[in-house]
Amino acid sequence: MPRNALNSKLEMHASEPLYKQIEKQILDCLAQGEWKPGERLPNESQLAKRFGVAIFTVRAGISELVAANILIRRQGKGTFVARHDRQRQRYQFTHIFRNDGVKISPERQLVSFSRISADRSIAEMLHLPQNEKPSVFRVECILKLESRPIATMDITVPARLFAGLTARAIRESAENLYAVYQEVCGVNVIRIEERVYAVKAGARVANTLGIHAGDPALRVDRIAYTYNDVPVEFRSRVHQAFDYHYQISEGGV
Amino acid sequence: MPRNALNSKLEMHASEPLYKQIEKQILDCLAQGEWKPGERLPNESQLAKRFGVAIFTVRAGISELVAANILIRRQGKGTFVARHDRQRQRYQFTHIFRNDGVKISPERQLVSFSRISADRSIAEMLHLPQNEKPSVFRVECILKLESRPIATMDITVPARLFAGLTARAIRESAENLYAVYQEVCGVNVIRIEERVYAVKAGARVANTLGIHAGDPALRVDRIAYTYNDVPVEFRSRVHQAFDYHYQISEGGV
DNA sequence: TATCATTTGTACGTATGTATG
DNA sequence: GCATACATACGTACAAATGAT
Repeated sequence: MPRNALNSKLEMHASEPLYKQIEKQILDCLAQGEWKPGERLPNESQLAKRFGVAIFTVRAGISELVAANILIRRQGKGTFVARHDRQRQRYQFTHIFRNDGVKISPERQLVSFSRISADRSIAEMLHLPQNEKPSVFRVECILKLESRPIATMDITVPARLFAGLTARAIRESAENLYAVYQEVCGVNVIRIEERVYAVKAGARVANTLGIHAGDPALRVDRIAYTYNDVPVEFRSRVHQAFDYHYQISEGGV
Repeated sequence: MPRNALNSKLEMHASEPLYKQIEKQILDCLAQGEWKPGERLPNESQLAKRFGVAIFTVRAGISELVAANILIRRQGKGTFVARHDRQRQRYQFTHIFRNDGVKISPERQLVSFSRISADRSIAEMLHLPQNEKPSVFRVECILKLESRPIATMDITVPARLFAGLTARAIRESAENLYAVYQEVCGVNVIRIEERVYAVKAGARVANTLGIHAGDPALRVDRIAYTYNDVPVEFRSRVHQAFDYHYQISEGGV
């Protein structure tokens, strides 16, 4: 019996190895919402049967998605779609630390929520059609730690993908915004690109952060992507730079 | 025949899985210099025989080290100890980009090289004994792009570990400094931690970089580690922040 | 408390594909 | 063409965690 009797998409001697094809198929299922965040996937032998391959091959494909924090395996329980809530801190993309080395989890205070037309640079970053003035949600926040403002955060998301996003939904959740995107809009952020600039604080930001205009500040611009490298969010944060810094670790076992 | 007849260190029913033990053993061999950067390891079946386990188990251990960029596998050739030279860009830890999005590879101009006593904060960062005024090498450089200075870089390394490091060795190599550390001193950097600060450029740095004192600048402090999380280098760079930024990507397939 | 079915984790053996020299 | 070495793939067995019985 041909191994892939049940699934015509698989190519046995394709340029790509089977397990990579399985990985892509699972990604497709995720992108199409067949398995939603927090849900359990069919077990490995079921998936193997469904895709017409050996368990080994399914495991290899899943392993890559686990390494990418898209799936989570739990022995004795199953394989799950990763969630963005604060408990499982896998999706805490933030790299801002207090200067004493402690990672911070600031609170979010919503300042404004509006629906506007994207300007050209935003439309370009979010891959929106540039001719028809695409509609976006604009979210302005202040990040606070112990009720002291430490950063401003301006967010832009395409309205088409974020149907159902409201000021109320943002205000009422204490979670990571990406958890809100998952819950409310079904949007899964799986990758970010971040650029960090040293800037002079402008008058408005300086006033908000309780520093002087012209003081150095860290501007952190981020584009967040969902499956298939589709950009879904642009956010720009400006951090008070006297007590906080940006920190990463790279390499190692 | 007991599987681990040839190696008494392995524990069959230890808390740690076999492949993790193999990984540690390989790391030990690397730390002790049995296999040097660029060299080929024994092939998988030889390693399996040596450690008294199946090939599968050796592969699992090696895979973790490959993921950490410590080993490199090349089909048909073998498994090699990763090198830090510029060709294989795996060990380009730098995250500085030009504002148009192009990653930069600046040239290094040596300004001074000296042997001094570490002050307390350096001794602490590099885990040096604090009572006996440990000796360190101090390296001051300017990073240039198309012969225009874009950053200053001050480096401190413990003299004990970096025997053989000279101004000449640094000046004569066009490679990454970490390649020099490997070649000249046998020190392998496998992990870094980096902190990014927004600061005002001081007079001296501003003068070097061709900007004004007080202009915003990116200070990037890094501690580099070798095997077993031993810190081996502290470096502090100050980057001109008008044309350059710090950039990372995280997550994704 | 103890047992049992389910599910992933680890480990082994084997076969074949593919890149390299 | 050939030997070597890693890459992929399959089948199997048992361990360990989990949750329900």
